[in-house]
Amino acid sequence: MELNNHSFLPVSENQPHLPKNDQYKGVPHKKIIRELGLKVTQQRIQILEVVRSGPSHFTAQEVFEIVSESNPDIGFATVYRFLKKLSEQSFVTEVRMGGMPARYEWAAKDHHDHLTCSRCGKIVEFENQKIEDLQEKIALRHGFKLTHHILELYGVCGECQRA
Amino acid sequence: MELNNHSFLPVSENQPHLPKNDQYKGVPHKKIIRELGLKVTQQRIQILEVVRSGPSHFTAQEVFEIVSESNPDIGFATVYRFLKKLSEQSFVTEVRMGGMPARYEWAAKDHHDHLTCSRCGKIVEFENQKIEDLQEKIALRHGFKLTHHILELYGVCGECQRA
DNA sequence: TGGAAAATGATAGTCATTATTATTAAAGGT
DNA sequence: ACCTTTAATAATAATGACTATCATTTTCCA
Ligand SMILES: [Mn+2]
Ligand SMILES: [Mn+2]
Ligand SMILES: [Zn+2]
Ligand SMILES: [Zn+2]
Repeated sequence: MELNNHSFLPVSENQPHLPKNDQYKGVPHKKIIRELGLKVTQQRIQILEVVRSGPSHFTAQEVFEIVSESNPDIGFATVYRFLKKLSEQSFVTEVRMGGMPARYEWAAKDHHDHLTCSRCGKIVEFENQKIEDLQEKIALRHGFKLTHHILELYGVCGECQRA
Repeated sequence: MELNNHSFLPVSENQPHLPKNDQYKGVPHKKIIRELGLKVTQQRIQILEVVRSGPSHFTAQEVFEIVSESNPDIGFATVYRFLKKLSEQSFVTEVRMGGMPARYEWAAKDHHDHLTCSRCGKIVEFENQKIEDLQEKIALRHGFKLTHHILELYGVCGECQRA
Protein backbone atom coordinates (compact mmCIF):
# COMPACT_ATOMS: atom_id res chain seq x y z
CA MET A 1 0.00 0.00 0.00
CA GLU A 2 1.47 3.33 -1.02
CA LEU A 3 0.77 6.12 1.40
CA ASN A 4 0.66 9.77 0.44
CA ASN A 5 2.12 12.53 2.58
CA HIS A 6 -1.13 13.39 4.17
CA SER A 7 -2.39 9.95 5.04
CA PHE A 8 -2.09 10.51 8.71
CA LEU A 9 -3.72 13.85 9.06
CA PRO A 10 -7.05 13.04 10.59
CA VAL A 11 -9.64 13.21 7.88
CA SER A 12 -11.92 13.51 10.84
CA GLU A 13 -11.02 17.15 11.22
CA ASN A 14 -13.67 18.46 8.88
CA GLN A 15 -16.28 15.85 9.45
CA PRO A 16 -18.78 16.87 12.08
CA HIS A 17 -19.88 13.37 13.01
CA LEU A 18 -16.41 12.39 14.11
CA PRO A 19 -15.92 11.82 17.83
CA LYS A 20 -13.22 13.97 19.40
CA ASN A 21 -14.01 14.43 23.06
CA ASP A 22 -10.55 14.68 24.51
CA GLN A 23 -11.25 14.62 28.21
CA TYR A 24 -7.63 15.56 28.84
CA LYS A 25 -7.71 18.72 26.78
CA GLY A 26 -5.61 21.36 28.54
CA VAL A 27 -4.11 18.89 31.00
CA PRO A 28 -0.32 19.28 30.90
CA HIS A 29 1.83 16.37 29.74
CA LYS A 30 3.53 16.18 33.14
CA LYS A 31 0.27 15.56 34.90
CA ILE A 32 -0.57 12.73 32.54
CA ILE A 33 2.80 11.10 33.02
CA ARG A 34 2.34 11.22 36.78
CA GLU A 35 -1.11 9.77 36.39
CA LEU A 36 0.54 6.82 34.65
CA GLY A 37 2.67 6.31 37.74
CA LEU A 38 5.87 7.14 35.87
CA LYS A 39 8.68 9.57 36.33
CA VAL A 40 8.57 12.76 34.33
CA THR A 41 11.34 12.86 31.76
CA GLN A 42 12.07 15.18 28.89
CA GLN A 43 11.70 12.30 26.44
CA ARG A 44 8.25 11.40 27.69
CA ILE A 45 7.12 14.99 27.44
CA GLN A 46 8.41 15.19 23.90
CA ILE A 47 6.69 11.96 22.95
CA LEU A 48 3.42 13.08 24.50
CA GLU A 49 3.66 16.33 22.60
CA VAL A 50 3.71 14.43 19.33
CA VAL A 51 1.11 11.94 20.42
CA ARG A 52 -1.33 14.58 21.59
CA SER A 53 -0.94 17.30 19.02
CA GLY A 54 0.79 15.65 16.10
CA PRO A 55 -0.80 13.51 13.40
CA SER A 56 -3.32 10.84 14.29
CA HIS A 57 -2.73 7.14 13.56
CA PHE A 58 1.03 7.34 13.83
CA THR A 59 3.53 4.49 13.98
CA ALA A 60 6.19 4.26 16.68
CA GLN A 61 8.73 4.91 13.96
CA GLU A 62 6.99 8.12 12.94
CA VAL A 63 6.89 9.40 16.50
CA PHE A 64 10.56 8.54 16.85
CA GLU A 65 11.43 10.50 13.71
CA ILE A 66 9.45 13.56 14.72
CA VAL A 67 10.90 13.66 18.22
CA SER A 68 14.37 13.07 16.78
CA GLU A 69 14.21 16.41 15.00
CA SER A 70 14.24 18.32 18.26
CA ASN A 71 16.11 15.69 20.26
CA PRO A 72 18.49 13.67 18.07
CA ASP A 73 19.65 11.66 21.07
CA ILE A 74 16.39 9.91 21.82
CA GLY A 75 16.42 6.14 21.37
CA PHE A 76 13.61 4.37 19.61
CA ALA A 77 13.36 1.84 22.41
CA THR A 78 12.23 4.72 24.59
CA VAL A 79 9.46 5.54 22.17
CA TYR A 80 8.31 1.94 21.94
CA ARG A 81 8.45 1.54 25.71
CA PHE A 82 6.43 4.63 26.45
CA LEU A 83 3.83 3.96 23.74
CA LYS A 84 3.39 0.53 25.27
CA LYS A 85 2.77 2.05 28.70
CA LEU A 86 0.31 4.51 27.22
CA SER A 87 -1.46 1.73 25.40
CA GLU A 88 -1.56 -0.56 28.44
CA GLN A 89 -3.25 2.14 30.45
CA SER A 90 -5.54 3.04 27.56
CA PHE A 91 -4.20 6.51 26.94
CA VAL A 92 -3.54 5.52 23.38
CA THR A 93 -5.21 2.88 21.24
CA GLU A 94 -3.25 0.46 19.15
CA VAL A 95 -4.67 0.00 15.68
CA ARG A 96 -3.26 -2.89 13.72
CA MET A 97 -4.02 -3.30 10.07
CA GLY A 98 -2.87 -6.39 8.28
CA GLY A 99 0.78 -7.14 8.76
CA MET A 100 1.81 -3.51 8.87
CA PRO A 101 3.44 -1.81 11.82
CA ALA A 102 1.07 -0.89 14.64
CA ARG A 103 -0.45 2.56 14.56
CA TYR A 104 -1.45 4.45 17.65
CA GLU A 105 -3.81 7.25 18.43
CA TRP A 106 -4.57 9.35 21.47
CA ALA A 107 -7.47 7.51 23.01
CA ALA A 108 -9.09 10.07 25.24
CA LYS A 109 -11.95 10.36 22.83
CA ASP A 110 -15.00 8.27 22.13
CA HIS A 111 -14.67 4.81 20.69
CA HIS A 112 -14.66 4.63 16.93
CA ASP A 113 -13.60 2.39 14.07
CA HIS A 114 -11.75 3.01 10.83
CA LEU A 115 -12.38 3.12 7.13
CA THR A 116 -9.10 3.01 5.22
CA CYS A 117 -8.33 3.65 1.56
CA SER A 118 -6.08 0.82 0.44
CA ARG A 119 -4.87 2.94 -2.45
CA CYS A 120 -3.65 6.13 -0.71
CA GLY A 121 -3.88 5.24 2.98
CA LYS A 122 -6.44 7.87 3.90
CA ILE A 123 -8.19 7.02 7.15
CA VAL A 124 -11.74 8.01 8.02
CA GLU A 125 -12.99 7.52 11.55
CA PHE A 126 -16.57 6.57 12.22
CA GLU A 127 -18.74 5.19 14.92
CA ASN A 128 -21.97 3.30 14.50
CA GLN A 129 -24.02 2.41 17.52
CA LYS A 130 -26.17 -0.06 15.61
CA ILE A 131 -23.12 -2.14 14.75
CA GLU A 132 -21.87 -1.95 18.32
CA ASP A 133 -25.23 -3.22 19.57
CA LEU A 134 -25.31 -6.06 17.05
CA GLN A 135 -21.84 -7.14 18.11
CA GLU A 136 -22.95 -7.29 21.72
CA LYS A 137 -25.93 -9.38 20.68
CA ILE A 138 -23.81 -11.83 18.71
CA ALA A 139 -21.38 -12.32 21.57
CA LEU A 140 -24.20 -12.97 24.02
CA ARG A 141 -25.81 -15.46 21.66
CA HIS A 142 -22.60 -17.51 21.88
CA GLY A 143 -22.22 -17.14 25.61
CA PHE A 144 -19.27 -14.77 25.36
CA LYS A 145 -18.66 -11.73 27.47
CA LEU A 146 -17.40 -9.18 24.94
CA THR A 147 -14.28 -7.25 25.87
CA HIS A 148 -13.32 -5.46 22.68
CA HIS A 149 -13.42 -5.69 18.93
CA ILE A 150 -11.66 -4.72 15.76
CA LEU A 151 -13.67 -3.34 12.88
CA GLU A 152 -11.68 -2.11 9.94
CA LEU A 153 -13.27 -1.30 6.61
CA TYR A 154 -11.11 -1.19 3.50
CA GLY A 155 -11.91 0.27 0.15
CA VAL A 156 -11.03 2.92 -2.38
CA CYS A 157 -11.78 6.52 -1.55
CA GLY A 158 -13.62 8.85 -3.92
CA GLU A 159 -10.48 10.67 -4.90
CA CYS A 160 -8.64 7.47 -5.77
CA GLN A 161 -11.62 6.11 -7.70
CA ARG A 162 -11.44 9.08 -10.02
CA ALA A 163 -7.67 8.77 -10.51
CA MET B 1 -3.05 -15.43 25.07
CA GLU B 2 -2.73 -19.10 26.06
CA LEU B 3 -4.20 -21.50 23.57
CA ASN B 4 -5.47 -24.94 24.43
CA ASN B 5 -4.92 -27.99 22.24
CA HIS B 6 -8.28 -27.74 20.64
CA SER B 7 -8.34 -24.06 19.81
CA PHE B 8 -8.18 -24.61 16.13
CA LEU B 9 -10.81 -27.23 15.71
CA PRO B 10 -13.68 -25.31 14.21
CA VAL B 11 -16.20 -24.68 16.92
CA SER B 12 -18.44 -24.12 13.97
CA GLU B 13 -18.79 -27.86 13.45
CA ASN B 14 -21.79 -28.27 15.70
CA GLN B 15 -23.39 -24.93 15.16
CA PRO B 16 -26.06 -25.03 12.49
CA HIS B 17 -25.92 -21.34 11.63
CA LEU B 18 -22.32 -21.54 10.55
CA PRO B 19 -21.60 -21.10 6.86
CA LYS B 20 -19.72 -23.97 5.24
CA ASN B 21 -20.58 -24.09 1.56
CA ASP B 22 -17.36 -25.38 0.08
CA GLN B 23 -17.98 -24.93 -3.61
CA TYR B 24 -14.87 -26.99 -4.31
CA LYS B 25 -16.01 -30.03 -2.37
CA GLY B 26 -14.86 -33.14 -4.24
CA VAL B 27 -12.62 -31.22 -6.61
CA PRO B 28 -9.17 -32.85 -6.52
CA HIS B 29 -6.20 -30.87 -5.25
CA LYS B 30 -4.49 -31.15 -8.64
CA LYS B 31 -7.33 -29.42 -10.39
CA ILE B 32 -7.20 -26.54 -7.93
CA ILE B 33 -3.47 -26.12 -8.33
CA ARG B 34 -3.88 -25.96 -12.10
CA GLU B 35 -6.67 -23.46 -11.67
CA LEU B 36 -4.16 -21.30 -9.84
CA GLY B 37 -1.93 -21.43 -12.89
CA LEU B 38 0.79 -23.34 -11.05
CA LYS B 39 2.64 -26.56 -11.54
CA VAL B 40 1.39 -29.58 -9.65
CA THR B 41 3.95 -30.68 -7.08
CA GLN B 42 3.84 -33.19 -4.29
CA GLN B 43 4.40 -30.43 -1.75
CA ARG B 44 1.47 -28.39 -2.98
CA ILE B 45 -0.80 -31.41 -2.88
CA GLN B 46 0.29 -32.14 0.67
CA ILE B 47 -0.28 -28.55 1.73
CA LEU B 48 -3.71 -28.46 0.12
CA GLU B 49 -4.60 -31.68 1.90
CA VAL B 50 -3.96 -30.01 5.25
CA VAL B 51 -5.57 -26.74 4.23
CA ARG B 52 -8.72 -28.38 2.95
CA SER B 53 -9.30 -31.15 5.45
CA GLY B 54 -7.18 -30.24 8.44
CA PRO B 55 -8.01 -27.81 11.20
CA SER B 56 -9.45 -24.40 10.42
CA HIS B 57 -7.66 -21.16 11.26
CA PHE B 58 -4.18 -22.58 10.99
CA THR B 59 -0.87 -20.74 10.94
CA ALA B 60 1.74 -21.32 8.26
CA GLN B 61 3.89 -22.89 10.96
CA GLU B 62 1.15 -25.35 11.86
CA VAL B 63 0.67 -26.40 8.26
CA PHE B 64 4.42 -26.82 7.97
CA GLU B 65 4.54 -29.05 11.03
CA ILE B 66 1.67 -31.24 9.90
CA VAL B 67 3.04 -31.73 6.40
CA SER B 68 6.48 -32.39 7.89
CA GLU B 69 5.17 -35.52 9.54
CA SER B 70 4.61 -37.22 6.21
CA ASN B 71 7.29 -35.30 4.33
CA PRO B 72 10.15 -34.26 6.61
CA ASP B 73 11.98 -32.69 3.68
CA ILE B 74 9.51 -29.92 2.97
CA GLY B 75 10.81 -26.40 3.53
CA PHE B 76 8.73 -23.83 5.35
CA ALA B 77 9.36 -21.26 2.66
CA THR B 78 7.39 -23.53 0.35
CA VAL B 79 4.45 -23.46 2.73
CA TYR B 80 4.56 -19.67 3.08
CA ARG B 81 4.88 -19.23 -0.66
CA PHE B 82 1.98 -21.45 -1.51
CA LEU B 83 -0.27 -20.03 1.19
CA LYS B 84 0.47 -16.62 -0.22
CA LYS B 85 -0.56 -17.73 -3.70
CA LEU B 86 -3.73 -19.26 -2.32
CA SER B 87 -4.49 -16.11 -0.41
CA GLU B 88 -3.78 -13.81 -3.37
CA GLN B 89 -6.23 -15.74 -5.47
CA SER B 90 -8.75 -15.90 -2.63
CA PHE B 91 -8.66 -19.65 -2.11
CA VAL B 92 -7.74 -19.05 1.49
CA THR B 93 -8.48 -16.10 3.71
CA GLU B 94 -5.82 -14.52 5.85
CA VAL B 95 -7.00 -13.67 9.34
CA ARG B 96 -4.66 -11.48 11.33
CA MET B 97 -5.28 -10.85 15.00
CA GLY B 98 -3.12 -8.35 16.80
CA GLY B 99 0.57 -8.97 16.37
CA MET B 100 0.22 -12.72 16.26
CA PRO B 101 1.18 -14.85 13.29
CA ALA B 102 -1.35 -14.84 10.45
CA ARG B 103 -3.95 -17.55 10.42
CA TYR B 104 -5.50 -18.93 7.26
CA GLU B 105 -8.64 -20.77 6.36
CA TRP B 106 -10.02 -22.39 3.27
CA ALA B 107 -12.13 -19.67 1.78
CA ALA B 108 -14.42 -21.49 -0.56
CA LYS B 109 -17.28 -21.00 1.83
CA ASP B 110 -19.49 -18.07 2.61
CA HIS B 111 -18.03 -14.96 4.13
CA HIS B 112 -18.03 -14.84 7.90
CA ASP B 113 -16.33 -13.11 10.80
CA HIS B 114 -14.85 -14.36 14.05
CA LEU B 115 -15.55 -14.26 17.74
CA THR B 116 -12.44 -15.28 19.69
CA CYS B 117 -11.98 -16.15 23.34
CA SER B 118 -8.93 -14.27 24.52
CA ARG B 119 -8.55 -16.70 27.41
CA CYS B 120 -8.47 -20.09 25.65
CA GLY B 121 -8.30 -19.15 21.99
CA LYS B 122 -11.59 -20.76 20.98
CA ILE B 123 -12.90 -19.34 17.71
CA VAL B 124 -16.56 -19.07 16.79
CA GLU B 125 -17.50 -18.17 13.24
CA PHE B 126 -20.55 -16.07 12.56
CA GLU B 127 -22.11 -14.02 9.85
CA ASN B 128 -24.48 -11.15 10.26
CA GLN B 129 -26.08 -9.61 7.22
CA LYS B 130 -27.26 -6.57 9.11
CA ILE B 131 -23.71 -5.64 10.03
CA GLU B 132 -22.55 -6.25 6.48
CA ASP B 133 -25.25 -3.91 5.18
CA LEU B 134 -24.38 -1.22 7.70
CA GLN B 135 -20.74 -1.40 6.69
CA GLU B 136 -21.69 -0.93 3.07
CA LYS B 137 -23.78 2.07 4.03
CA ILE B 138 -20.96 3.68 6.04
CA ALA B 139 -18.48 3.28 3.20
CA LEU B 140 -20.87 4.82 0.72
CA ARG B 141 -21.56 7.73 3.03
CA HIS B 142 -17.85 8.54 2.86
CA GLY B 143 -17.57 8.05 -0.86
CA PHE B 144 -15.61 4.81 -0.57
CA LYS B 145 -16.04 1.72 -2.67
CA LEU B 146 -15.77 -1.07 -0.10
CA THR B 147 -13.48 -3.96 -0.96
CA HIS B 148 -13.23 -5.93 2.26
CA HIS B 149 -13.31 -5.65 6.00
CA ILE B 150 -12.05 -7.14 9.20
CA LEU B 151 -14.45 -7.73 12.04
CA GLU B 152 -13.04 -9.57 14.99
CA LEU B 153 -14.87 -9.79 18.29
CA TYR B 154 -12.93 -10.64 21.42
CA GLY B 155 -14.24 -11.77 24.73
CA VAL B 156 -14.35 -14.57 27.25
CA CYS B 157 -16.27 -17.71 26.37
CA GLY B 158 -18.83 -19.26 28.70
CA GLU B 159 -16.51 -22.07 29.71
CA CYS B 160 -13.71 -19.67 30.64
CA GLN B 161 -16.07 -17.40 32.53
CA ARG B 162 -16.97 -20.27 34.85
CA ALA B 163 -13.33 -21.27 35.36
C1' DT C 1 21.70 17.28 48.19
C1' DG C 2 22.58 12.13 48.50
C1' DG C 3 21.19 7.85 46.97
C1' DA C 4 17.64 4.31 45.88
C1' DA C 5 14.94 3.39 42.12
C1' DA C 6 13.62 4.20 37.61
C1' DA C 7 14.64 5.57 32.89
C1' DT C 8 17.59 5.88 29.03
C1' DG C 9 20.23 4.64 24.75
C1' DA C 10 23.03 1.29 22.62
C1' DT C 11 22.89 -2.93 21.17
C1' DA C 12 21.81 -7.61 20.67
C1' DG C 13 18.03 -10.88 20.26
C1' DT C 14 13.52 -12.75 18.71
C1' DC C 15 9.96 -13.97 15.67
C1' DA C 16 7.32 -13.98 11.48
C1' DT C 17 7.92 -13.42 7.04
C1' DT C 18 10.39 -12.65 2.51
C1' DA C 19 14.41 -12.72 -0.75
C1' DT C 20 18.24 -15.19 -2.87
C1' DT C 21 20.19 -18.95 -5.07
C1' DA C 22 22.00 -23.27 -6.40
C1' DT C 23 19.68 -27.56 -7.28
C1' DT C 24 15.84 -30.39 -8.63
C1' DA C 25 11.50 -31.48 -10.71
C1' DA C 26 7.39 -30.72 -13.84
C1' DA C 27 5.29 -29.95 -18.46
C1' DG C 28 5.12 -30.30 -23.14
C1' DG C 29 6.92 -31.37 -27.34
C1' DT C 30 9.71 -34.90 -29.88
C1' DA D 1 11.27 -42.38 -22.83
C1' DC D 2 14.24 -38.23 -23.71
C1' DC D 3 15.26 -33.19 -23.98
C1' DT D 4 14.57 -28.68 -22.92
C1' DT D 5 12.57 -24.93 -20.89
C1' DT D 6 10.87 -23.13 -17.15
C1' DA D 7 9.04 -23.23 -12.57
C1' DA D 8 9.50 -24.96 -7.88
C1' DT D 9 12.19 -26.41 -4.15
C1' DA D 10 15.09 -26.39 0.19
C1' DA D 11 18.52 -24.17 2.52
C1' DT D 12 19.86 -20.14 4.01
C1' DA D 13 20.48 -15.32 4.60
C1' DA D 14 18.07 -11.10 5.10
C1' DT D 15 14.44 -8.07 6.63
C1' DG D 16 11.41 -5.48 9.67
C1' DA D 17 9.02 -4.75 13.77
C1' DC D 18 9.46 -5.09 17.93
C1' DT D 19 11.52 -6.65 22.88
C1' DA D 20 15.18 -7.74 26.27
C1' DT D 21 19.54 -6.68 28.41
C1' DC D 22 22.57 -3.84 30.62
C1' DA D 23 25.86 -0.27 31.72
C1' DT D 24 25.14 4.62 32.41
C1' DT D 25 22.45 8.62 33.52
C1' DT D 26 18.25 10.96 35.65
C1' DT D 27 14.66 11.67 38.61
C1' DC D 28 12.83 12.75 42.88
C1' DC D 29 12.13 13.01 47.68
C1' DA D 30 13.83 12.04 52.40
MN1 LIG E 1 -8.89 6.67 14.85
MN1 LIG F 1 -13.31 -18.69 9.99
ZN1 LIG G 1 -7.53 6.99 -1.51
ZN1 LIG H 1 -12.41 -19.58 26.42
